[in-house]
Amino acid sequence: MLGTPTRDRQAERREATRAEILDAAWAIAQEKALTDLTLRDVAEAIGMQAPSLYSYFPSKNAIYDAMFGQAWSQYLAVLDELEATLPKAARPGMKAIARTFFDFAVAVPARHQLMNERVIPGFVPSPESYAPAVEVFERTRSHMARYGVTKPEHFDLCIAMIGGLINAQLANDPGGDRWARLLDQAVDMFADHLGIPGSRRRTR
Amino acid sequence: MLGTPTRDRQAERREATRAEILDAAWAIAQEKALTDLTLRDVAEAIGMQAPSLYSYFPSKNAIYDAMFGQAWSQYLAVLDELEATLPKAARPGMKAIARTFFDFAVAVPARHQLMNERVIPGFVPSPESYAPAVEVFERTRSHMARYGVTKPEHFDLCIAMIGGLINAQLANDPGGDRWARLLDQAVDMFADHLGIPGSRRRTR
DNA sequence: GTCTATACACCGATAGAC
DNA sequence: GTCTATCGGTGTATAGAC
Repeated sequence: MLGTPTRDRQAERREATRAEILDAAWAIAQEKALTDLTLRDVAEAIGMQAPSLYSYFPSKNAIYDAMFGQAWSQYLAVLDELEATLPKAARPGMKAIARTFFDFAVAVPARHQLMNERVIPGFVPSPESYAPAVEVFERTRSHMARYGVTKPEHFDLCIAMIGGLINAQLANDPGGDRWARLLDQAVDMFADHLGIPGSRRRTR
Repeated sequence: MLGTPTRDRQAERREATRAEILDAAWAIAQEKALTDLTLRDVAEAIGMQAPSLYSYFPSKNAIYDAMFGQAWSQYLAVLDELEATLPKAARPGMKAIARTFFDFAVAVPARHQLMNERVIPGFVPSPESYAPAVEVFERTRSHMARYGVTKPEHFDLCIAMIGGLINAQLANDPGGDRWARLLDQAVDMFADHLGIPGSRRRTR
């Protein structure tokens, strides 16, 4: 009887190549643009022919899908770090969450496009790749609830507002800080609206 | 000496065909998607071969460019109508402006993508097509200034917030009103933040 | 000037040899 | 698993009919 190997070397090799493909795709997406990614470019970057990629991903959108999952998992890791030092007070906490998400988005525009915008024609994320996005959403929502944002429509308003600031920053002042500077003010405006304590204006 | 014709029938014919092309392009963009527009589809819709379009537009992006100009000119006309009945009071006026822009954007998603998002890879609007967008921006800014939004950063915050609501509505609840319902509240929140009178909350 | 016919370079994707 | 060859589709260029 043949022994069962404790490590599947073939699967490891395969996974390593998949990672190599995704790394190359990220590099090209950042230096050109997310939508300008071509399979031929990705293949050339890792010394392959384009059709060979189909041994690892069933389509180009499957590569985008894996990148989508990676991106939200990356942010999940950032969120882990943040939670270790998250302020207990409402306003500092809300500002930290908003700033962290804003900075993550603006740091890599191509990644933000993939995560939050619908720029790739036929692309719809798979349930597996969408899972980390759902977890980010749920954890962020529960933090905000702890800070006093309990109504769903207030949470909706908050994420729409922060998303709007990110889009404005990337679209109208890429590389600058014209909307980044407004982030704390926006959070205070929102907290004032909900009657969340901590504003200088209210305590005077 | 030959008489100079008062009408240039050839130029009129040419302009009519250009309009026909753009109308077909809008129809296809709305029923499929803005990025799924192909020259062959547009040409077929008006009984032409694809290369024939190049007699009227130098490139596909030039068609997008003309559509971009049309879209902002359309909104300029909507703004004209609105200004005829624009409330003098700050909060009703701000809400009317926000609601008008919101509804215009949500009514035709493909148009909103072209006007306000960067979904077409190489497309950058020409100065001529951008002109009506600038006029919309300036007129809106001056109305808001009259209502008490005098600082540039406050105007920036306001348009980012409304843009965020539009994007959230189109991305997460197309055809619904989950974010549309929050628009008046968002404007009040913003007006409260600036100390603009008119809120029930403040007068109590 | 207007339109057709043809062709080119590029894309994602597939078939099949090795 | 990786290659070559190729397919159908895209935007676009050009030659030439009318």
